[in-house]
Amino acid sequence: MDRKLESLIGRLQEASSRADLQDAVCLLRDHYGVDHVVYHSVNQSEEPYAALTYGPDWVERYIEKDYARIDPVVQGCYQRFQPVDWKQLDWSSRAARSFLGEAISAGVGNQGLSVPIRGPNGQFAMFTVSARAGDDSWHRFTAGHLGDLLLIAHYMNQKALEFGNAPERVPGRQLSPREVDALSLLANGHSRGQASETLGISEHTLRVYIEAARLKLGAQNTTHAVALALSHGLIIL
Amino acid sequence: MDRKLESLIGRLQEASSRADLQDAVCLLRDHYGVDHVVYHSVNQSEEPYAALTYGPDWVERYIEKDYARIDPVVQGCYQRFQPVDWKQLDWSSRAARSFLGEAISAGVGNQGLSVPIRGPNGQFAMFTVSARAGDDSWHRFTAGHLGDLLLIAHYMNQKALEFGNAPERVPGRQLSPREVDALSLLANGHSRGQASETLGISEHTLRVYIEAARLKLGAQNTTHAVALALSHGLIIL
DNA sequence: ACGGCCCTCGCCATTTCTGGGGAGGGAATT
DNA sequence: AATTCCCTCCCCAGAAATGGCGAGGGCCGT
Repeated sequence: MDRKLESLIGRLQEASSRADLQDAVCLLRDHYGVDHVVYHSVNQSEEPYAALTYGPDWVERYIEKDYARIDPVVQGCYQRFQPVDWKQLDWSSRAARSFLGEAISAGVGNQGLSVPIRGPNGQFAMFTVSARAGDDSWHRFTAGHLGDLLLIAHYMNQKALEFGNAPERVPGRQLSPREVDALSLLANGHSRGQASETLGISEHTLRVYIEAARLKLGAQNTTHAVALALSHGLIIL
Repeated sequence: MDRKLESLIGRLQEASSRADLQDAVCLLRDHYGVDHVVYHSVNQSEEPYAALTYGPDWVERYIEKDYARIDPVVQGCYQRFQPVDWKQLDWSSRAARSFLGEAISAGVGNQGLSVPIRGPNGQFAMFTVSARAGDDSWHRFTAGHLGDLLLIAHYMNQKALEFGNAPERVPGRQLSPREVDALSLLANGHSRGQASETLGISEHTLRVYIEAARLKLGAQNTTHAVALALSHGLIIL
């Protein structure tokens, strides 16, 4: 069992293209005896990428209908750190219910476990396994393989980051301390006047920092600069 | 070996207070025979939290000097997804070198491995093991226990999130689709004019969305609203 | 020692955002 | 069936942010 996990992860680490990741999800599906395995990544300013075992019909419909907006699984993963069992989620709204019904009839399992993954620069991904199963057997399955799934999710994401043209290292130099201060205060709701007062400097000086940060980040305006800094992890709320 | 890992993780999962996490790092240190084990978390609008085996002198000095700003380990973890071996980092600057020297004489090992962890709402943490060792033996150690360390880091962070008064679920109702559109475009650098054009609505209507989102999020201004939405995972860049 | 980046300050004109009014139709929840 | 929320539109005036110019002292790495 453990030996098997090692070999699966080994395969993942040797993957050299996105096609290999596609193979990986199929292997994983067969190994764990589930119906579907899905890896889905959202990278800032990059095409979303997915390796999955769902049929193309469901995928197209999902995209066309922009189901990510109402999919409780996606919503849940955005807000949590731990893996999410689909049953724990809030399916009470009408939209969620009809979505679930459609998903199940499209071949998605009634049970599922999704593990959220976060990377630098605001990268976000989900790794999901889904199956048709009763509550008990599914619970036994997830409890038994949670650690495995976490590791697999990690390595899968690592490879996806590698193959995406995501620059391993961020582009330019970083922000200066003052620039960080300035953006942090703005991100926390201070106006320029308040921020300059807080820092004990003139409002103009503050503007210079914001402008410098804006240029470094390649941002169009202050709000954009704050957003970039946040998702690059350069500042924290 | 694997049995031992399970018991360690089991202990972690049973932890019921931060004191237990402090015990956990000591147990881990002893188990793996390293010099230090450190968990350090930065949560939005919350006191940073750490469980560590460093002596208090070094910790105080680190905080006092604000070494996080120049510590290449911290910088590196902010920008990477994979665990970072300290040797891979850039220690060329004068500040980094003197910092390293001071750290080593304070009892921090010359070798170290830090795994970055990211949670929702911009949460960030690092899990670090450090030891005095030669390159070879250290490399053997990290290669052999990487998977363990990833899992431990994950569970450690999960517990830390639990004990921090971080609300597992964000408050208030969520944003409407249009509000999400609006904030997303602003976060991506569009001005109000551009955003309204992109959405094919009047600029005033866009303003209504922004205003509504601002109120829902309890934000002071647009930039603040975008920052909150981003770090709550309501929008993505 | 030099260049480069960081910190600090000032003034002016233009664009953009903010805050306050009011109004109607539609969809969903209760 | 009623209520609540969502989407859409309009006007106006004051507040705030932006863009561009210039300038000096300090610290750090080559």
